[in-house]
Amino acid sequence: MGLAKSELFTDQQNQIAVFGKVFGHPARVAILQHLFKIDACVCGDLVNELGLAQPTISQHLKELRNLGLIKGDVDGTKVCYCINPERWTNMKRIMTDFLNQDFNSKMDCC
Amino acid sequence: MGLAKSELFTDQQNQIAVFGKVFGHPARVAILQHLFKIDACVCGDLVNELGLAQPTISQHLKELRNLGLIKGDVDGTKVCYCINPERWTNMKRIMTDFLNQDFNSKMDCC
DNA sequence: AATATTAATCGTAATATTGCAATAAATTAA
DNA sequence: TTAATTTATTGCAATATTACGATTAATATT
Repeated sequence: MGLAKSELFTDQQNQIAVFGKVFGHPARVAILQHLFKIDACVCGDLVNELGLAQPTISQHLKELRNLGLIKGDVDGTKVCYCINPERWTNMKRIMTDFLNQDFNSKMDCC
Repeated sequence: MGLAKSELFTDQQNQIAVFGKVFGHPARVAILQHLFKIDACVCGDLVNELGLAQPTISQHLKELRNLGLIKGDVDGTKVCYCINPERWTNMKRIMTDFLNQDFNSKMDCC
């Protein structure tokens, strides 16, 4: 029905899914990579970086901000965005734990 | 329009988004964790593990298989699923490169 | 105050995703 | 062959996501 039955799963599983979802659009990946690349706050020029309209970028930024992965501070008529290091580290630990699960040779049984 | 404009982004960004998307549902996360946990192929009993209907699980398995993260081999009337180690390692490198981007103190400028 | 600049929000259309009942397909067992 | 078992597919309804034009809100500039 278009709605994930999140009550069936653990908090950890739901958390991983929420992070997965936010990385599940290339525009949000590009925004995050850009923030890392300039290694500072970007004030304003995010719309020119990507080929999407201003309301679309604004919406993607909102999702990243809702998850806490970026911070946005008002600076006059502009808003300065940057990575939230604490939250990024926190997210990275959760995702890395999931990605680093180990398998052994028995996996090849079929 | 519900359709991501993937032509605007790099192959790497689109690849990350595709992996993000597949991890963006807790059922798929749970399936993968179960396959790691039992550390072998699971033949049949995936539907009983999760609280979702058989066609729903089948659909999630198909998406994981389409991305190559799991393998499914027919064994009589059952199908045995397991992690595809090569593809998992490949995916892990791509995602880890993305997650391990580094930030410095300037990030806190705002 | 009037205008310009910038970002957020609203409204809407197009498409995607999720979930499952019903059914089909494939193999096994009797 | 017939029935049972298991998984995949189809079709559909409900909801979510993506994108953007139009508008609003907020500050800055003149």
